[in-house]
Amino acid sequence: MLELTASQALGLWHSVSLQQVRLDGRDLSLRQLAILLEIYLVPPPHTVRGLAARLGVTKPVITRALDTMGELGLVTRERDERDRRNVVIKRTINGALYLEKLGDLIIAQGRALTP
Amino acid sequence: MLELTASQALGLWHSVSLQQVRLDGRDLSLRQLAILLEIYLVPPPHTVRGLAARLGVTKPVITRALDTMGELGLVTRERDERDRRNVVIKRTINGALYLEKLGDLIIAQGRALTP
DNA sequence: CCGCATCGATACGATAGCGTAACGAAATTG
DNA sequence: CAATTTCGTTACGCTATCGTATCGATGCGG
Repeated sequence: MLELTASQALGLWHSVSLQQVRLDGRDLSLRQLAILLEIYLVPPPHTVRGLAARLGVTKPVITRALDTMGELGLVTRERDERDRRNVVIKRTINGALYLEKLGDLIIAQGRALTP
Repeated sequence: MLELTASQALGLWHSVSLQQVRLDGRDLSLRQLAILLEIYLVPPPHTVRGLAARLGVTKPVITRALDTMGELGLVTRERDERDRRNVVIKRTINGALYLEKLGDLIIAQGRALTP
């Protein structure tokens, strides 16, 4: 439970977006970031189909995002041995670190807010 | 000044990103959103050059983003009559409404946080 | 004036993402 | 087992954005 004023809310988004653009060359899209956060903040297992439904997008969108973020080392894929049609998305150290930095950035910018 | 825990920070970003992807078809990139917030939250005047420096990106990035967001009615451009080399970026009703909705979304998701 | 700097826009080739449709592999069903 | 469903991926054509380089227009300084 977190009470925010309109000024605080947009101010926070502003400063964090700004720093994210300036500091992080990876330039993840909003969709990619949403997928990444979903994978790391919601209990597994995560599948392509499940993520697609959750975000309200088509499956190729998820596949592509996983391709890209996989190359960046932010996630991994493994076949589900119990049902080999499925692919289970796994977290990585790199991904956890990436989100930890994002969290630190949000906290820092929240602290620096002058409402 | 806003005190956030790591869980709150990422949880907030998660839920807002998720809703933004689900509800807003416009799908602004992080760069575009950062530009938009800069225009609306920082006192004018705003120029292409200034925004480029502020975000740490090249000028064509700003021009393209303004093209796109202009078509969406989120910003407008006007030549600066005092120095006709400059272009001054103006806010629009539509843009203000868009950010107001975003603010509402952030506030609502902050309120719904279960830390 | 006339060079020179500055501004935003444009051209260019390359890359990434999109939605729709179809595919192969694997599981389920009757 | 054959037929069907389910799952993730790939193919396709299209659009948007990227970075670099350059452009035309405008202002400025000697």
